[in-house]
Amino acid sequence: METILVIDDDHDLRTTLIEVLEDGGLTAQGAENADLALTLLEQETFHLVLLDMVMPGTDGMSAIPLIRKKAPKTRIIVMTAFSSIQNAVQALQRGADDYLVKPFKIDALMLSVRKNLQEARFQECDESVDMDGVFQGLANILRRQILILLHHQGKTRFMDLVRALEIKDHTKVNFHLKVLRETGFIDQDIRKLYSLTTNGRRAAECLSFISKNM
Amino acid sequence: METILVIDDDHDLRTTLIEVLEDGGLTAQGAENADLALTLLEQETFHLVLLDMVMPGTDGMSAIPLIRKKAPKTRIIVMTAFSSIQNAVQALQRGADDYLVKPFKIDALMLSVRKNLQEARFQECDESVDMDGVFQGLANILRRQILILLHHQGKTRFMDLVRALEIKDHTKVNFHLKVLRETGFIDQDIRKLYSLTTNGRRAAECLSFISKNM
DNA sequence: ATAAGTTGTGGAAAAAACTTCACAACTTAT
DNA sequence: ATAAGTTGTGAAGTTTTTTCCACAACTTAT
Repeated sequence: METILVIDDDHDLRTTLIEVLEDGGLTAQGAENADLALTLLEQETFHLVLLDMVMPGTDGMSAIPLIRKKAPKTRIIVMTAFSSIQNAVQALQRGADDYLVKPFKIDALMLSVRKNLQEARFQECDESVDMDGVFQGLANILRRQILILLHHQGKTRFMDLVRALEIKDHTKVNFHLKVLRETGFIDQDIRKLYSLTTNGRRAAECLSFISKNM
Repeated sequence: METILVIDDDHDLRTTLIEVLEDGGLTAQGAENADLALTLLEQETFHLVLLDMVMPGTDGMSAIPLIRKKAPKTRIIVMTAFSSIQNAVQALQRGADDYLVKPFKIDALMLSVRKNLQEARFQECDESVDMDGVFQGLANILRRQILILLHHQGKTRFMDLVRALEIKDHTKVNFHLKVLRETGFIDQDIRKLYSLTTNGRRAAECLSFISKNM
């Protein structure tokens, strides 16, 4: 069940929003100011917050980074009547995920809510992707060299690889080739030539990304 | 010397912008459409692009993710005359870094350009870490989880980290924190709070890049 | 003041990763 | 046909990484 926190000082609007959300099959709770909201965020996990910009006390704009910090995975949708592009840009830069201009149609709200819940769910799966295999492949310097070599040269014979790497013991290379094969990064054709698989190519590109970025 | 790419189909505006930027001590080049721009981005490194939304062929909005993909470290500032909040939100969500509404004052442009170059420079900081250290840091699943957690949460206390990871033995976490400290990915402040270093932040970004691409 | 919780260190033991070596089947050049 | 080179396996041994445990200094709550 997905839970939503509505942060708005207007009691009527807050109640209406909660009703609408619950009609849509979601669980919703309200908070009338940012401080109360932050306390709630500490106590339970919300998948999404609807945040009013204009509030007494801590205003919505300042609240964004605070919410982001307390609940890094929670989606933040900002709502405001006094909107400007400046404002929207700033809100997104501070970590909001979406921006709704009041008055908005219920449909627009629900669309945004569903879209963001959907994306959040997607990102969750993403994190549980098994990167372990990838890293096992990339963790060794010799294996990285092999990947880069194959990326440059395409299909290569075993002994050519060994010589290019300037390794005396060919069985050592063999060991790492086996690891790479098990990881699914390289493949051997019928003529025994080694080359990168699709995943291997992607891995090589990750390597070049890392070397550019670190 | 910082180089900027101006992508706009309007010849006069393009030339004017390039002049203004060069008067400001920057190096600027123009491209009259997105495809040409992408080719240029392949050939050389730009620190920042100014991107018009409305263009024949590939429009600016579609160009944002393409540019982001080709040049992940390049700052993207979007310019448009036909602006709406919708539009601004979408642009930022697609990976733009800032949004200017035409007509804008030269000063506003230069301010945004300088601010973004400044931020980019900050992100660059110390170069040339060897990949082996990077991979030692990233090779272990628990260490990756720590990096991601710290990336989300910022400064975190030791036991909070342990609990978030749901590890029974706190000394195990301690061991990996030590490795991460030696790798230069994390740091501890005077109050014993752990947080990512600049390198650590970059490593975390590499992680998210890999999880997206593999 | 005492207990409970936090933040660590160091070392033994286990597990995983890596290297080295002995050997063998197979292909190609001479 | 025979030597030289290629491609590979498996096992033993080494090194590195990781876990687990005993313990302790320090801080914070009661």
